[in-house]
Amino acid sequence: MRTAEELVDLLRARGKKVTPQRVLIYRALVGDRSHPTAEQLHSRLKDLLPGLSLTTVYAALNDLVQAGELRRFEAGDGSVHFDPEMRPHAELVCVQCGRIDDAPLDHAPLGMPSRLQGYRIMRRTELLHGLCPDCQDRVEEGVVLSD
Amino acid sequence: MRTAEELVDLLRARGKKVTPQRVLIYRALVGDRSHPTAEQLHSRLKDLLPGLSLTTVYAALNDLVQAGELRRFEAGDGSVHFDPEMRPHAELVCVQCGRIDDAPLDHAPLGMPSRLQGYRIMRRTELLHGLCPDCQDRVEEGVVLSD
DNA sequence: TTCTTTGCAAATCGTTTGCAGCATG
DNA sequence: CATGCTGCAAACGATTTGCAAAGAA
Repeated sequence: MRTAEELVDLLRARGKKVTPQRVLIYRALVGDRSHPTAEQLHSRLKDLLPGLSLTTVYAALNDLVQAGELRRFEAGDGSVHFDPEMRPHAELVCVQCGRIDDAPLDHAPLGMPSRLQGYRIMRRTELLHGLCPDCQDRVEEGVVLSD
Repeated sequence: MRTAEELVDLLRARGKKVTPQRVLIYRALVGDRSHPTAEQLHSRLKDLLPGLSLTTVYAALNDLVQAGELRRFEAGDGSVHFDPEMRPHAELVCVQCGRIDDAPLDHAPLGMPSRLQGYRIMRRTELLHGLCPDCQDRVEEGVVLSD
């Protein structure tokens, strides 16, 4: 994703209106490596701009995704996350606590073909599910996992 | 996923009851390469076993997923699919018509580390989004896409 | 008999939609 | 002033839950 200023320009260029809500959401997203859900983003921002509605957050996020400026992915447990990082990378998803980190994908030389079995490939999403360091520690400490 | 007979044995071994519904669902899943949703599976099976409820289908599917005999994944548009193929592979997802095919993953030599950035990796999910052959043809024919 | 599963209906959760009022261009 | 945006409430669709009856072990 680009800078907040560039996003605003793009908005204007597409004939859309530049509102304070939009700008706030853009600013919050740029550089955010926390893979927030719509809810999380909303609850963070409604302090900054009281009255900000979840509906508006969804509208802005959907807009950005459609414009190819934001990535949307489902973690595998049903939760939907957003990621401003558009360069190819994998997501490390902790099956225990839900934490998500980025992985450089350097273990896969990125020899991804643009065509495969007749498909024209446009996007690649790679999820690596496992236990994050903290949750491994918790296991070692003998904490009983909900099973 | 194993054969239907093995799955039945596993069920019994886990102290669960072997019902006709379960057996039917197992039989339907084994070898199914269509990546059905719960709904799709249900609507196929309710003809074979009238009265079969969607609730029961969900229960059986969740059971299998938890037992590690079935893979559950979200296609990226919110739809949830099930896949009995447990060997590592990628899914080709058509962004236009929703069709899903398997890809051998041979473009990535499977050098997946069991550890990455402190995470202990347990599962890998790779989605390749693009246009399937049929939808590419439709584009070439000049059919207007909903945009 | 005991304990799980079934199937219905109701509840839930995240997301979208309809719409009136507001604000941007 | 025309159009897109906002925010509320209602609608929605997929999945889960509560519970009584049915059926395996």
